[in-house]
Amino acid sequence: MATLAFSAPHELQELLGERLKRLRLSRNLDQRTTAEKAGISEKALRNLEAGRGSTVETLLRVLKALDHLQGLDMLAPEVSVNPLELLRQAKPPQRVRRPRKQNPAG
Amino acid sequence: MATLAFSAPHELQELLGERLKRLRLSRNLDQRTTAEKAGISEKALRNLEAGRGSTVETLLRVLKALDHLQGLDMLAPEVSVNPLELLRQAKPPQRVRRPRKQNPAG
DNA sequence: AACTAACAGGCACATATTTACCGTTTATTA
DNA sequence: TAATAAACGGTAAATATGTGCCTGTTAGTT
Repeated sequence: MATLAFSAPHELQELLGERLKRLRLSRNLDQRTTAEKAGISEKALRNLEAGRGSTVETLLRVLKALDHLQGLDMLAPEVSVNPLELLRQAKPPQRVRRPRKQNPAG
Repeated sequence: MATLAFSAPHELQELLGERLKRLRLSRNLDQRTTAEKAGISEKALRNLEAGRGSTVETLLRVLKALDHLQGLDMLAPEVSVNPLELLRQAKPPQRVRRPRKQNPAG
């Protein structure tokens, strides 16, 4: 079956939480130790694992505590520039430009 | 050079933001369109891209808007159980158990 | 089966993020 | 280089998350 069959933000958060919990368990760390290592409260960790709402900072701190920062690479790859494009434009675009309004007198 | 040379939560957030921005640009989407698609405000998107603090929900909404939910899989793999373990224990542990206090009369 | 510590969740208050709106800066095109 | 829209950053009020504390619940050991 395909991964990520769920798509609602609420469900995604729960899914992420479950996976983080499993990751923690696979590391043989309890919530107290993990929270301490991450520099957050146990409650914040519980909320994260339960998918009850967290901040990005909390998420990153936990990932680091679980030695799983590499996951960040996958989350948003370092460079996503098409090699073919690289041959034509020296610097990647820093803005998106929508096409200008067409000439009224076609 | 290695990815993720930074480790402070603040720097990690900035790094994540930069990557998300590059991802958005590679999709040729502007902030307005992306924010609308994600169901969040442009400001929230800007804060995320600038690493200025966000919620996990905002992050997930943006990832979905950028068609990059697959990144979640990498972030926390669906199954992290060692296949070898699977042969010995039917159900994975749901708790971490620290060793009991040693007998005083060793 | 009893024990015990890990886990779960509610509450009140502190702190952070979101939203909506604003004016400004700046990349990119014509 | 002038025009234009994308991107940036500040503020105030609304909403959400974090923390600390406390009380159950339950998995895993003995």
